[in-house]
Amino acid sequence: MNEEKKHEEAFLEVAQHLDEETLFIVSQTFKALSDPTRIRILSLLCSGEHSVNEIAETLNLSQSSVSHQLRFLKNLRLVKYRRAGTTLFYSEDDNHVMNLLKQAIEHAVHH
Amino acid sequence: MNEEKKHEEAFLEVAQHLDEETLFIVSQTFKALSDPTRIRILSLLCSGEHSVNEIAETLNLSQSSVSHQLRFLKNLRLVKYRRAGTTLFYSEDDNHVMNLLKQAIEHAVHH
DNA sequence: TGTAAATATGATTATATATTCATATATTCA
DNA sequence: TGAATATATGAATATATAATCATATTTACA
Repeated sequence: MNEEKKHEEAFLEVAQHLDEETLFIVSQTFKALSDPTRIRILSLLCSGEHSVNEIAETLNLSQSSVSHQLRFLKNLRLVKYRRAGTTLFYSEDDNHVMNLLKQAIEHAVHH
Repeated sequence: MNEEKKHEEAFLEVAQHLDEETLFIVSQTFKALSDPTRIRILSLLCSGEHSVNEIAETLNLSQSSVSHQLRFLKNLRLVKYRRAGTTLFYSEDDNHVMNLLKQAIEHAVHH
């Protein structure tokens, strides 16, 4: 049996016995990416850090809405921030999840 | 400028001007993967085709619930089926999305 | 044709979620 | 300390969603 086959079987073993915790993590991760507003925010953060107001203005969203969504993304550790005076600059904090998003966008655009 | 840099810039260009349709497709795709029941169903289908009743029994779900979720997945063309008498055998129909799911599961399991 | 088996469907309900509005908090600086 | 700016928060509301229940539909076959 070659390496790829072994890897495939190992995955199936895992996939068919998904424990509660894994199921929760995976579903939460995808839930974070299932809302158009959050997708737009994360996509914007692909280009580097941005303040809350910058995000709101750039994407034409209310300050409150952006702040709520950033809290959501922060809780899942998908974004982080640094403070500069009264301004908070948010940026990506999870390469793996950002890769999932990038893949989905590229796939959607090219089809 | 090397090829990777070009690719990165091209992505940023796209990500910052996500049109309504792309945004809709991407969010719908992730929404499909954001529910524990659907994740379990899709994971089971990784191991090959299964009838509605097989899925319901294996995952300890009601027939109706499974049928409803399969319709959801079918509408997004993530699954397909073949008929054999009164039995419908469902199977995966979107390698790209299944890959996103596999990546997320593997990442969650190994962390 | 009539019955059984497998699946689909529609209505209902309970829960989750995104946004808005008003207001609170935190930081800077005069 | 007090005003100004940036951001966070909580309550309320409207909408979306998953599961359930009862029933309809489809197919096979005696």
